[in-house]
Amino acid sequence: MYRTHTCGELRITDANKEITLAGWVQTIRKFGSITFVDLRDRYGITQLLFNEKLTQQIDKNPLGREFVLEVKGKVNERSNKNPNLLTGDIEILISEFRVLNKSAVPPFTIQDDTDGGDDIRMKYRFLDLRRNIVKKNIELRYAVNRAARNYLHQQNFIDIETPFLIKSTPEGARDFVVPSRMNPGEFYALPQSPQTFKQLLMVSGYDRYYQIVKCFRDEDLRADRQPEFTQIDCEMAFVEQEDILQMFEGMIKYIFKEVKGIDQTEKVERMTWEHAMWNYGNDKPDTRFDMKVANLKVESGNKFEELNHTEFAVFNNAETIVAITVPGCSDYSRKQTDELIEWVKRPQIGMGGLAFIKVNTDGTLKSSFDKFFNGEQLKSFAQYCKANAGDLILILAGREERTRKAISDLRLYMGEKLGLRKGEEFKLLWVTDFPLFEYDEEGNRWVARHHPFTSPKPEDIEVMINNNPLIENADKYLQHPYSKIKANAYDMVLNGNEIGGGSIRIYQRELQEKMFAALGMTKEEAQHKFGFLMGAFEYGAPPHGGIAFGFDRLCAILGGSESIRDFIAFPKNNRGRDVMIDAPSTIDGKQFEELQIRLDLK
RNA sequence: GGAUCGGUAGUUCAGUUGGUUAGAAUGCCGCCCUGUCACGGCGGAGGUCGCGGGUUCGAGUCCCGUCCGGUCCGCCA
Repeated sequence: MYRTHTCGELRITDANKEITLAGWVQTIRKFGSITFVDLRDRYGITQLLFNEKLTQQIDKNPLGREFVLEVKGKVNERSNKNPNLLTGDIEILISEFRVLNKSAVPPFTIQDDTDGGDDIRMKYRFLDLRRNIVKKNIELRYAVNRAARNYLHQQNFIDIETPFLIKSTPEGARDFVVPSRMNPGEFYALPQSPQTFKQLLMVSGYDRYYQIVKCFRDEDLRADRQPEFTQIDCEMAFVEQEDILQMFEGMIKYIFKEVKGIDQTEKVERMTWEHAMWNYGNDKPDTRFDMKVANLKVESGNKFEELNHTEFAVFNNAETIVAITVPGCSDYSRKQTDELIEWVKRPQIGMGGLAFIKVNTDGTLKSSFDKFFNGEQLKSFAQYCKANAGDLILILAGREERTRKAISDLRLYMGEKLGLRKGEEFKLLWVTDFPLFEYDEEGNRWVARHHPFTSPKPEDIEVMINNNPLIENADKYLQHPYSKIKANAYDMVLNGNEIGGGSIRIYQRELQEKMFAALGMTKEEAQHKFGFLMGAFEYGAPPHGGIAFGFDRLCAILGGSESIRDFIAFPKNNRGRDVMIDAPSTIDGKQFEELQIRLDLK
């Protein structure tokens, strides 16, 4: 037995006990003839005291950082206690010790405030994981996992594993593919989600399924996006949208309570997709702060209700004019407003400029376009924007999609600037009634916004069936009946992040066929790709629906971090590489031979 | 596919208008130290300035290319 206790558990009440500890050397502090060593393991740090004789022994065979030590000794009350350490009231008077293993000098310090940068920490991730801060994240991840399982188990869900080697269906994201040796020339794909399998499980009668499962998408990465990521994937039979919303609102609240000790008692706010786009310019608004978008002008034929404020159509031909009212910023200097103008002109935002009105504290108005407007007009402008004295109105104009995204980004930017996006505040939101289709300009066709198994709102089914998906004029796609069709789809949003999304599915073969047809698939294609699912629908498929939560992202938000990499034990970098094991890599000639594959690199 | 920031000691960074022997902190090594816990004191070692080319009397510094890393846009049903 290497140890009787861990490095985090001994207290003053254990004084005089003879114990054995094992762990890693955190620091060595030598004082002539005595030596202090901080010994670390997963559970904490305990100070060891080496007497004169043992210190001489150390002098002969020096210890170093990260050496693995087994020590025997007596728990001793300290004369100088350390209140910063849970074990700070005691130390171990060492009687004998054994070096279980040496360590090379680590390339960075194993401390909370390490001197190592991201790059080197990822290369030596196994050392990085020893750091308290990283360990806390990994432990938080496990706590979230456990809470989700507990809740779902209590609700009668069962965890069923689904295959990783499946069929490629080039819809949506790019698949990772795996060559099949036994079927030369053929490939498996790794699942982007267990979508079709969980639906088949519903047909099989497993009416409450879940899985905390890896999914794979071969797309470009971000700080919050990995090529392999984990979802809490759930599906239920005999449910309507309302049942799902309540069930998983319950799950998230349970996770908050178990993991963060936060009781979210009030009902989660809900808004439709249209409402979110109209008021926040975004389908996943951060509702921790208000600063709603004022819609000053929207071209007819838009997705939203008509607005009769044509007098605000100052920017001539702009398709859309929107504004936000930033509280208490009317005293912004020329330099500060210029800065905002530069900010919206960056290529990532891509606006031509930014207009503003300062609603001064003395009631006067000062705008960047005074020469085109009289005082009365500005006043009505400010009134429409619900601006109070001291506020700053920021106005963007341009094409609908870009402008709406820009005002949303600007809103978040100003919210951040004003400290309205508080880290310790958690605001949940359901966004419902997403459009069923999205127009893909490149492919000149409709694509499923969520996925092709999502059911249309009952009142829109006729519209889908009775209209040809064909679009003659790409610019006019907003006028096509399909752009008005709403889906039984919903997202859960937390502080402006989409943490989960799902839908009530199609469960009838006829409707599913119509759906594939609407997406421009021929009958044969649909049969080839998804015949197995439609075939299953013919054998008594129950009404069903589900949801999937982005597990990594949920953990990151609960842990107060922007980057999900901190919450994954062995993450990949933004080029999809694992720099520790150096993957991906080439394979040897024999493997190519077995697979009957020849490289033809361009 | 595109934009942008970065690459200098083991590590994190500084390095002026292009100008002498490229610095700091931390880590590492040695000596001193019996109450430290970010220990302290003294001393020391440690550099292909990512790589290739160019401009120049002279390049860490300027230019071109390239590789690597970060962030973002496109993309992510």
